[in-house]
Amino acid sequence: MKYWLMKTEPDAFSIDDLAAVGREPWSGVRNYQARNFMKAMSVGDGVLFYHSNTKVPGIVGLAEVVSEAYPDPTQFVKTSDYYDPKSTQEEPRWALVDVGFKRKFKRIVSLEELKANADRLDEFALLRRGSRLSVLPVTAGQWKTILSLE
DNA sequence: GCCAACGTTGGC
DNA sequence: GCCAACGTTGGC
Repeated sequence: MKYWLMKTEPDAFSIDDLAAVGREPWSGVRNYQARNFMKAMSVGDGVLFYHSNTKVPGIVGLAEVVSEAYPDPTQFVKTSDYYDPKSTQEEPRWALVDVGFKRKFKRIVSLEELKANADRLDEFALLRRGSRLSVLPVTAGQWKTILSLE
């Protein structure tokens, strides 16, 4: 079992939205590194659910990977914000996985708090300077440490 | 293949 | 709303 962190802007799609729908295709990722991480995911992998671009950014709950990677259908939709004219059905460029709700944290584990515990989270990709990746790997040790902060 | 221009991300 | 950091685009 592997672990990941996935970012979302709560104004667009929050942990409460995920709780409401139960499961969601993680469409719209248009970064090759993030896409490659999703392709490396397996059903059952753990996901730290992160709220970005909000008053208190941080990890707000747990989700899980509930599908293998498959082509992101929005890349073919001309009217979609995520349409990619260079992508074809035969050779899709973008992939996604379905993400399932696990649980919402009783309280947010804020970015500030994560930074304060950086020494226990060595080389955490989220804390790397200028990190903008929306999907990134988490080690078993980092996962454990973060759960202990909840 | 270089790199300037531009667009996006995301904390603050 | 600002802006640093970074990715992508496209002219050459």
